[in-house]
This record gives sequence, C-alpha cells and structure tokens, in this order.
Amino acid sequence: MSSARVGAARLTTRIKVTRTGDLKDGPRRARPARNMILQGDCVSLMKGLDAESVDLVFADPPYNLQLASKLTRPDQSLVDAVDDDWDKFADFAAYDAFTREWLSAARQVMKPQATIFVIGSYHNIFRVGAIMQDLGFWILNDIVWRKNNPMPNFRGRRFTNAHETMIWAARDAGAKNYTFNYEGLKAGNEDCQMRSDWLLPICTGAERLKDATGRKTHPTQKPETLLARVILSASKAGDLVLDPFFGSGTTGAVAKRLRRDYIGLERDGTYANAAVARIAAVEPLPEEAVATAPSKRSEPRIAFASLVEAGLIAPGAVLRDAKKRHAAVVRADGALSLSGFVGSIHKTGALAQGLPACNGWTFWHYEDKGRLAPIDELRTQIRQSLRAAAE
Amino acid sequence: MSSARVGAARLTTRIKVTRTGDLKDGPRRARPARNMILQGDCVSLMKGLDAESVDLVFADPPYNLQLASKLTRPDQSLVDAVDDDWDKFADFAAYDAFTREWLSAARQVMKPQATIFVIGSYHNIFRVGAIMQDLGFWILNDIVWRKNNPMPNFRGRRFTNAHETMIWAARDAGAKNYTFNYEGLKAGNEDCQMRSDWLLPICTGAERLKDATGRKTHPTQKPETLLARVILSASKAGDLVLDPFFGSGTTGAVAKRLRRDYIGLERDGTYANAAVARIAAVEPLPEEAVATAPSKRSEPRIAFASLVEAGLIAPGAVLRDAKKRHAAVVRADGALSLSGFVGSIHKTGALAQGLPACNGWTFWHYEDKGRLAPIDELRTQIRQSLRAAAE
DNA sequence: GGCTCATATGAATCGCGAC
DNA sequence: GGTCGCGATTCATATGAGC
Repeated sequence: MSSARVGAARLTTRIKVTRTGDLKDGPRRARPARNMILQGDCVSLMKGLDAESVDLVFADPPYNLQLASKLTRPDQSLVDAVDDDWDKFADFAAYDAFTREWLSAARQVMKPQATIFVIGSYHNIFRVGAIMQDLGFWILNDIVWRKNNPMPNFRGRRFTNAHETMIWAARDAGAKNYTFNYEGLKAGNEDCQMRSDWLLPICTGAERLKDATGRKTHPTQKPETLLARVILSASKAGDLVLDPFFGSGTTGAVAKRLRRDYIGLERDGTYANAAVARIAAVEPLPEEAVATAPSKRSEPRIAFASLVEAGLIAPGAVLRDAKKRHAAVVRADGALSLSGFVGSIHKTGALAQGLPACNGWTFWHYEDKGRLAPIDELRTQIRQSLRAAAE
Repeated sequence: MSSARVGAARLTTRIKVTRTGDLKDGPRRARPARNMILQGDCVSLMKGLDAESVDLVFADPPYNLQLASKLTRPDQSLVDAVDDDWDKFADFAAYDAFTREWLSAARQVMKPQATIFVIGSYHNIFRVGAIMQDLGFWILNDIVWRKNNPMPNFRGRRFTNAHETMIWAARDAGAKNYTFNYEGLKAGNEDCQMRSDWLLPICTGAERLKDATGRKTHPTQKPETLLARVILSASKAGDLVLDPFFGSGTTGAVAKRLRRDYIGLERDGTYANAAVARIAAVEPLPEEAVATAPSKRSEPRIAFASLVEAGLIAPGAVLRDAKKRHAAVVRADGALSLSGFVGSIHKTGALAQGLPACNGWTFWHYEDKGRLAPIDELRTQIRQSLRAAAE
C-alpha cells in the first residue's frame, strides 16, 4: 500500500500562501501538517495522522452504485455513468467492511467536539448510517441536498432521483459544544433557522473541472455551494477540515476560500494533481467575510450584581415586567426581592410568571427617563466597556 | 400473543359497503379477506396471511426516537413528545431484530411485482434501509417528505428537522412490471415527472383524530395527502394494500377513498377502534376519478404488419422521416426496405440515423393528403378500433 | 362577519460552565 | 464527575377570544 505526498514541493510552494510556517515548524509543531493532499489509501493515511486533531470531516465515499447495464437517453445518447473501478465492490459485505474501516479511522482523528458529514445516495447511505450508529457516532441531522437540476429518470419507471442525503454526526453520543453556526445561518436565511433540506444546483459550467480533451475530470464533483454551507455550518476560521475522499478537491478549494485549513486524502494521482492546481488558484476571502458571527452564548457572563456595583442601577430601585404586572426591588447584593421572596433576576422572574424558568435580563425592566427598558440594555453597556478596556 | 379481529362484526357491517362478498366467499375465495383491521402482533398476523397476496405495503414502524429528557419551548411550555412504550427498544440490536422480523414477514405476503414503502426518520431509517437491502428488497427510490410546517429546533443546536424519509422498494432485485403510475403523476405535476422530494404539510386541524377529551388519538398520525400520493403512485384501483402498523388508519381511509382494498394490522385496541370509525365515514371517490391513467406501456402492442393488413398503409408505400432525409419502402410482410437493408420500422430507423436504437413509430412518417404524419397516428387508429370492438 | 391578537402545537435523539 | 444555576431558544398553522 503506497502512500505518498503528491507533488509535495508544488503544494508547499503553491499552497502555503494561505498558511505559512505550518510545514516548517519541525519538532515543536503542535499541529499536523495542514493544507496538503496526501496520496494513498485513506485508511492507512488516517492512521498516520495525529489522533483527535481534526475539527470537521467531510466524506464523499464511493456510492456502490451497482449499475447493471448501460443507460441511454430518449435521444439514444449514452449517459456517462459512474463506472469507475473505485465504485465497484463484490457485495454488500465488502462495502460494509470498507465503510466500517474508513469511518473508524476517521473517528480516531476527530477531536472530541468534532463533527462529520457523510454524503451518499440510496445505494449506500443506509449502510453508512447504520454503521455510523454502530460505531458510536451520534447523528445530529440527516440533511437532504435537493438538486434543482437533477438528471431525469429516462425510463419513466421511478421518481426522478432529485436529491442526495448527508448525515451530520458528532463523534460521541454525549458530545456537547460542537461547532454550529446557528446565528450566522439564520441571519443568512431571512432570519429563519436553517432547515434540513437544502436546495442547491449540481456542479456544472465553469466550476466543473475538465481535462485537456474536455472530458470531466471527476465523475461526481460536488458543487462548491454545498461544501461552503457544510463548512460554514460546522467549523470556524482556522479549523482543520479533513476530506478522506478528496477527489477533485472541492473541500480544499472551499476551505481555503473560507480560511479553514484542510487535509485531503486521495488515491488517484490524476484527481490529486487536478486538485492541487484548482486549489492554487483560489483566493481566500477577506477575514471579515469569514469571521464567525458572535453568538449570545459566547458573550462573557455578567453578574447582575456588577450592574449595581457599577452604579448603573441603584439599590432600592424597582424593576417591572414589560406589562407592569409585577414589581421587584433591587437589593444591594444584586438579588431581587419580590413580595417577600429573595432570589436572582431569573428566579424571581420565573416566580412572578409561575414558570419553571425565565430569562431575567429580558423579563425585568427599569425606568429610564420615563421609559421602561429591559435591564439587558444595561448588561450591553457593561459588555461594551469591558471590550473597550480589553483593547 | 393474542391476535384477533377487532370488532369484526362492526367492521363487516360498516366497511363492507365498499366491497361486498369478500368475506362470504367461503371455500372458493381466491383472495384473503379484505378491508379488515386485524388486531395483534403484526408479525404473527402476517404469517397468517396468504403468501404473495398483497399488491402494495405501506409501513410506518416505530422510529426508536431514544428521547432522553424533557424539552420545553422558549415560552417554557412542554413539548408533547412521543414517549409511548411501543417506541422503546433496549438497544440497536433489539430494534434491528424487530425490523428484520416484520420486514421478512411482509416480504412473504408481497406478490412478486408488489412494492413497499417504509417511512422513518434519521433515528431508524438507516437501519431499516440496510436491513431491507440485506433481505433482498431492491430499492427503487428514497423519497423525502419535506414538511412545510415542521416543529422548529428550540435550542438552536441543530438544523430544523424538517423532513422524513420513505424507502420505496421492490420485493426482488429483478422485479419488472411493478405498478408505477408515471403518466398520471406527471400529468398532475405540470407535465413534469414527479421528483423524489415531496412537499406536504403535517397532519393538523380537522383531519387530526382527537379523543373525547380533545387529545390527539395517535401521536404520529400521517397526513392523508402523503398516503394518497403513495397509493396513487404504486397501486391500481382494486389492488390490496397492507399496512402492518395501521395506527389511526390513514392508509385504510385513503385506500377506501381511492377504491383500493386494504388490510390493517394494529396491536393497540384504542387505535384500531378509532380507525374503524374513521374509515366508516369515508366515501369512495367516483370510479372515473381513480381509474389509472392508461400508460403507453399498458397499451396493447400493435405490429406494424397489422397496419398493412388492415389496409391503413399500402405495400410499396414510401415512408420518410420528418425532415425527408431518408426514405424506406413498406413491404407486404410489414418490414421496411431501406437502400437494400430489410428490417423492422425500428431497426431501419436506427440504421438511417446511425443510432443504436430508434422508435420507428415516431421516426417514420407517411404522406396523408400531402401532409407528412407519423405512422404512430395509424397505430392510434388501430387501438381505437380495438377498444370499440371490445365494448 | 371580518379583522387582530393571543394561544396552542407538531415523530425532538435540543446547553454549558462553574464549583 | 456530579450538581447547580445562569440564561438562551421557535416556525407554520389552527383556533378562539375580543373588538
């Protein structure tokens, strides 16, 4: 089993533009080499990578299409099907063994909080999903890539196969704090949370890599829009993305553009070389364009007491809810007093409404020049002064 | 394991309205009892049905949701989750064993040309799909039911789980001639072939069954629109549809409306009784409304020779293509002669174009009062006279 | 009756850090 | 490692009250 860096010299000269130093850190480097394509069997190669070093995995494994015969269009032209050797397996057992092996190896190199996307069709995705569950991955979503321009069903014997399925999974069942760019996705989707069905066109036109004779370089090149949404959903700038079936390098090209690092594994030298050239031509986006949207959860925690200490609200002040149905008195220690009960802004807010929980920051309001304003505005002031002090 | 007909008396009196005689045919009946709900374990019940007797199976098995804790909405109200005992399994192995058992039993009662739809979510569908492939089912499509009104993700930690997946499969790998209403679906879809992604609302409002206290009768009642599309896609009027997880009887209600027969298997007496009442209230659509659109494939085959025999085209007549680039002579035996080559209308058409195949009916034209018309028009005439003769 | 507003709800594997 | 407590989080529909 031969595993070698493909055109390593070319890669370091061409691709290190986006990340310098990584390959020269020598003995003191804490992270594996990044932004490389390693040529060879992906299982062997993953076993050589550092354990728990990768933030995100995107995998587009062979689909095991099992095409029995040639297919022609109604005009008798031949459909250029996926008939490559890499998509041939003796039977389901062979495909399962292959799947178990590469998924296990991928799981080893994932950080505890890393997640993985695997794409497939009905030919293979059920086996892939079951094996993922068996190996301990924890499915977060299955995502449907709806193609707005799929190939029709030429024989009229089935529904147009108009989608592919991705499985998004965490490494472990208990995994918390995996990266999910919820706010950013929502903001870019009419302020509506992103759904599990994504409508995107297939890869055609100028984006589709062609060889010198005009033939497509890779039979199943994925669209960059798909990878962009995957990478933006589940990684941060600077994160390391691993693609064990790199193919024509869509993952690398999008990772570079979005200022993520990548490692691509590919057996086929023709694909790997095409990917090298492709990625070299990519220009990373400006940093502001790829910075992760700050989420409320990531903001520093502020104690309500610090508002009192800072003099933003006086002890003895009365807080009310927006509809002035409840009133509580601010104590010097930062607790609230509500008709005899003393507790946090959250506890008193919950008690006032008879609910099990409450966000006191948005429930309680203070009077500001005759206007009722949520105390969250005062928290924002504190956070702004903290940020100013940090600069 | 108790298996019994639920309210059989009620069923025969209430439901036999749509189909009379089936339950009384006694010894000479060739088909099993139809339009019944059988109460009990679906595996035992399926083993009691005649082998190869069912035209279509729709199955909505437990999803094995594995919900660990309670979930509240942002307004602190509690989500009414599926926490029924029937959805609880010890582990994946137990779920797999259950799945293998019911799928095997279902496969036994399917006719060779029958097909099956199984619906599920990411919790179970990958296991179901892999087991179906292992058992010898041949997947025709995976179909995505996109919900236009799914429950949102309240914690903002995942994509909105906005779809469920159906697997449509034939009993065997080689199955041909399974029922697929391609033309009808296409005609009802802006003359565009039906895709593998279906956008349908979830079951709410008046359609949702409620008990006397106003609570939903069944936690996972499927919308009738979904069943209607399934049944219209893969069965004909009078076909027998089996639903081994009948629940509130959506499959039976839609089957009756569309003039299909059904057998429903259900363990829970409350669900079964609700289904009886529900189906009794259904009025079948007029026969014309559910007659299968005649497909081109189902039309009787016509030999070109019979056109000659019928005198619709004379031996020695010259046929041309639409652009008059080729000319062939009609022989008395129904073959064509094209510059020395003698063959069928299809073979000569292919030869003329240098293509591997050709539909001679649409390629070759004859001269009709100075107008060039495809010989397919003559075939249509023959078919019309055949139909007239049959009536 | 028509409109606005408030409320209810659906197959859901739904947080995270400090102590 | 378990417990505690802060405090972040929802979309499309249907229904019913109130005006």
